[in-house]
Amino acid sequence: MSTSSQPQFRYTQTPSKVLHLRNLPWECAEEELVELCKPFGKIVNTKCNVGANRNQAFVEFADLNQAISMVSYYASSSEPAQVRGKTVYIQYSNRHEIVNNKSPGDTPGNVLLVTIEGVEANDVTIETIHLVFSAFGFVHKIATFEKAAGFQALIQFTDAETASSARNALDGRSIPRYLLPDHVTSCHLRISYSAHTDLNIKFQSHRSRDYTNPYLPVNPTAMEGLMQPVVGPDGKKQEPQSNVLLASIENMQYAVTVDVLHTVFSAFGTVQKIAIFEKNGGTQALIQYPDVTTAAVAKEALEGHCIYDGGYCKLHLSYSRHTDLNVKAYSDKSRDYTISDPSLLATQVPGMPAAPSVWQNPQGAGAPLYPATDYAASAALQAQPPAGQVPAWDPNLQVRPPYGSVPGSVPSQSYQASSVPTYVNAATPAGSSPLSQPGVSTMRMPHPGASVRPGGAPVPGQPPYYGQ
DNA sequence: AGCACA
Repeated sequence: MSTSSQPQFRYTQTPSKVLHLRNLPWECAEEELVELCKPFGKIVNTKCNVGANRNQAFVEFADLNQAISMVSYYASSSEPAQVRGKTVYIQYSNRHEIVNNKSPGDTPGNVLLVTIEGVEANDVTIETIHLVFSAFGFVHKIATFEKAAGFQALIQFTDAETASSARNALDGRSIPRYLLPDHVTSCHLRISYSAHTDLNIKFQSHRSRDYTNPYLPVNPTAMEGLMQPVVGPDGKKQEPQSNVLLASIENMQYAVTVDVLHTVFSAFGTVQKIAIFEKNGGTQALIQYPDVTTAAVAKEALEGHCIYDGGYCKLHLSYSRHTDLNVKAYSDKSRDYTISDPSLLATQVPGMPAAPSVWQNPQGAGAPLYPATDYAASAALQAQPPAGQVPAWDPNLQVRPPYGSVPGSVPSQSYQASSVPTYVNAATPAGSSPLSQPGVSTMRMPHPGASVRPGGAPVPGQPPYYGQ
């Protein structure tokens, strides 16, 4: 209760923290009200576009004295309060607080609910949505679904500010025509805020995407649109998933060794076992991971890519029917990284956990705020994607070489230290360096032999460098 | 130009 109840001119209105403003310009924005009022105090709430003409508004100050100061100022000012050059009349409201009648969709949050009007669900891909909304900041997650309202998407940003900027810019606008199929005539976005703060994306699919979690499988067919049969986790026509991948190696101009495969596939998780064999005149390999999820990530990331630059040793991956390979522990065609031969383990680095996975969760603090498309180029170790195809993997899928941190690399080191055979040497014959272009800044696997010393032994503790 | 609506 303030005693400074100076009755205003003409009317004896009870002062209120809430001011009533009228004669506002058409569709006066909250920002304009704030601009006008904030010199007098802290604004805690507003209500715009009130009245039949939508030209009135309410502004609530944090403190009664702030409202009083504003009314007093303009009561005696020679310059009237103005918005866009229009005189605004200000009085105390007859209420003492603004009731928040904002619908939930108007309550800012970091997740937007986007209704895409005038389209079928298949007309707008997640990539298109991602592209459009990424202009405003890092899009963490997208979930799309069809409701009575039409095709909708939940889009998760880092914070409400980013979401707000996207909403302000895109609400009522249309997705650019060139991003849409020809038959789409109009495509307006209706954007409100979702009450969600963190979407729970179960898998990467043509319907949903989590750009922060590289351990959800990416479905490249969804990336390419509708050309290929959809194989989503929801409507899978795919072969059953497995923790074991079957790799067919096409155009195998150079030896693909157990070690090369181990290096390539270890980027996605612990490789337990590898077996290489010939079938139908071609070379195939089985790669065993501890779990299906890891295998799925590796499969989706590596499918169609080449181990070596120039289209050599192109990988085609499918799920094996096997779940646990029975392979010789050490041979030039197989490897079992799970064996724990004490004589070998003795040479291991003490304290090396059985399955360290620190590198497996880089998406937290390390996630870039604004992932560039080019990021993919440095994100994965494999060859470039097929011509004309947008890199399909998650921008955050920053694969790291398993420099000593991947358990699978330990056996090979200890193996070498224990003076066992020259499997590296045998597998990567010296001189087989078709791609020996030292200066070339390729991100691909180095040619075979680049990772081994002339003598054939790998540099101890230093796995092949294949870019990062 | 004179008081909203969940």
